[in-house]
Amino acid sequence: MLCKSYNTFFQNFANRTNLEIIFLLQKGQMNVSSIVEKTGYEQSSVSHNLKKLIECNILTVESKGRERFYSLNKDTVQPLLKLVQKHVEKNCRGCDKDDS
Amino acid sequence: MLCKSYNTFFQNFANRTNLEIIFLLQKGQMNVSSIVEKTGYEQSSVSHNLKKLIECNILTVESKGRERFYSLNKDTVQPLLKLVQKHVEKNCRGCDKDDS
DNA sequence: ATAACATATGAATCTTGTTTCATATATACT
DNA sequence: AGTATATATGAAACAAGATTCATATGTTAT
Repeated sequence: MLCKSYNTFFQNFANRTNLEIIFLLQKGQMNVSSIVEKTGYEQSSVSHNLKKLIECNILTVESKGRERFYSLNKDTVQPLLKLVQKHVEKNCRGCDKDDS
Repeated sequence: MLCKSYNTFFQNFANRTNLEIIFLLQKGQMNVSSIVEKTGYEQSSVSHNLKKLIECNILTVESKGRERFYSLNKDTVQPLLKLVQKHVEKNCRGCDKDDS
């Protein structure tokens, strides 16, 4: 049933840090420093999270010199987010009042 | 950005118990006792998890006498799982060897 | 009214995931 | 070679979510 793969996959989206990174990368590829700067999270934390996202093929990396540029696997992520957005807009209005 | 709603939504899929329940309900609606029996989880645990799935509109309930029948919100869940399945098959072969 | 069955729920416990801290590696620059 | 910059990583500390236990609620049957 590959239940664990599903689990691992979804876990990467069930995490605020990762979600912010993913939303950020929708605008285009970005290196670690920029992600750190834009999100305000610790560099170390960002790297740890990026690693998991890579392991799951939700992101891809490309090295340029000493920098590493991360981008979305748009095949998967884009349609997925669109689906969830539709669901959230329809079903979760006011569910989470204390949102950012 | 509704980040928290996304988070909450995905969290319901990032959980083995919930995933099993969801996969089970793909076959059709089912009452709590049957879910408990088929999955082997505690009744209490199942109920707690069902509650969260309901709050997120991933499932719907219908009461018949003292039983409660749960079914999938197929609008959302079916296409979502299809997408993830495609991703998992393509990208996660062998990722999770110790799977069920 | 009482007993039996189906499900739900609060609080405590247990588990798992995430962040932090310290440090390592890798590339570029002087 | 030595220093600075960019990113990664292991282990400990911390936080958040899941399960369990005990019990409550709600429905049907006798």
